[in-house]
Parts: sequence; C-alpha cells; structure tokens
Amino acid sequence: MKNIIQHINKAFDHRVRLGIMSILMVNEYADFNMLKELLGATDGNIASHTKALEKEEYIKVEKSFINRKPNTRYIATAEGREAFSKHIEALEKLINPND
Amino acid sequence: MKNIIQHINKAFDHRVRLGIMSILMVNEYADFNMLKELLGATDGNIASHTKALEKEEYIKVEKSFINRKPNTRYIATAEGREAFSKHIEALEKLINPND
DNA sequence: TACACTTACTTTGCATTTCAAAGTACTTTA
DNA sequence: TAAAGTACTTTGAAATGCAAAGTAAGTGTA
Repeated sequence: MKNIIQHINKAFDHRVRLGIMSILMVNEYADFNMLKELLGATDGNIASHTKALEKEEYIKVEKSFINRKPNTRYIATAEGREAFSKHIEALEKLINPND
Repeated sequence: MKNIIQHINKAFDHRVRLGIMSILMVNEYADFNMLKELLGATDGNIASHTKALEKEEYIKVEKSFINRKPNTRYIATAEGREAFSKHIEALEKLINPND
C-alpha cells in the first residue's frame, strides 16, 4: 500500500472549492451570489476560487444580464463532474480503506 | 440552508493532512517514514504538515531512539479524533445533502 | 581512528496561494 | 443628478506550501 492520497485531487483541496463543486453537482448551475451565500465566503474569495476551477476546466462561466443586472452563472463541465466523482471515491477509500 | 461548509475543518483542507489523520485514525501510531511512504511526500512536507496538526493539538509527537536511530511517532489525540470525525461527517453531508 | 556515507529528521527561504479591502461599471432611487 | 446599491474584479499583503539544503548521530571501510 503506497501513496494512499495520489487520487485525491489537489484542485479540490480547499473547502470553498469543494463546496462550489458539490453545489454544482446537485444544481444545474449556480450564480455568483448563490455561491457566496451558500459558502459564506467573501466576493474576492468566490472570484478567485471559481477562477481556479475554471482554469482547470472543471467549471464553465456564463455571463449575461438578468433584469439589467450582470449575472454570472457557473456550471460544472463533464470533466469537472468526473474529476469530482473520482475525488469523492478517493476520499471514501481513504476514510474507509476496507470497503 | 446557509454556509454549508462551516463544519468543514480548515486544518484538514490539505490532502497530506487528510492523509496523516486518516492513517492515525486506523493505526495506533505512525512514524515519520511510514507517513512519508504512505503519502508519497517529501521530508519537509511531512515535517510541516505534522507540525501544523501538532499546533492544533490534533496529533502528538513522541520522540525516542529505536535501534540507536532517532524515531518520531505521531499519535492522534482524543481532540484530533473527534475533530476528524466531525470533519468526515461534514464532508458526507456536503456530498450527500439528502441523507 | 579518520573519512565518507547513511538515516532521520529540521530548517530555510523562495514560490504559490489565499484573503478581504478597495476598485470598477452599471443601475436604481430620491 | 447625486447618492446609494448591486455584481462582480483587481490588488497586494499575509499566510501557506514546497523541496533543497542543513544537522546530528550512527555505520562501514581501510
């Protein structure tokens, strides 16, 4: 048994990014303020973590105007969904090694 | 539903620390090289992450000599075990919000 | 009994990441 | 039309992460 954490994804090592991904797994999309409120994070925080996930192509961003206000929607990509599922599997294996 | 990640422990946000704790949950103790090998991390890496967990009093350190060689054992404290269990619970809730 | 080598960590300092405060651009309200 | 609000984005200091280098004690080799 070697390197038991090799399948744990570095991109999901932070609780805000973990939160963003799990929100986007159950919701088709989420906007900036939804993430902000659900995660209790600051604006800059949400911006930088979503940017990091976008860079990995785990989420994509759709900008539009709703009621004449700017609105930014985040959506998990297929790649992101798969990576997150694998991450969860790795976590489960780490926590319950005998399953 | 607000702040869904509030029970996720910042101290366990990193995969090496997650690994250290899960090793110490199933093993009574682990020494430096055991952690290093199981986690595939460098020396300095193990040192700094164990130090961080020690600072939180989630693990304790026992130094001795075995076969005339220095040996450092890491042991999860009661506090550490409880904190980690709560962290896992929070993770599970995050991933499967409907359970 | 010197000398190089190994083992088991620890220290160091650079690089990356995180954070919230401040900034921007636009809209609404008085 | 001025002030306030909304929805982000940018910024730069602070915290964190990393591996290379350092240390200290023991081991082999001649």
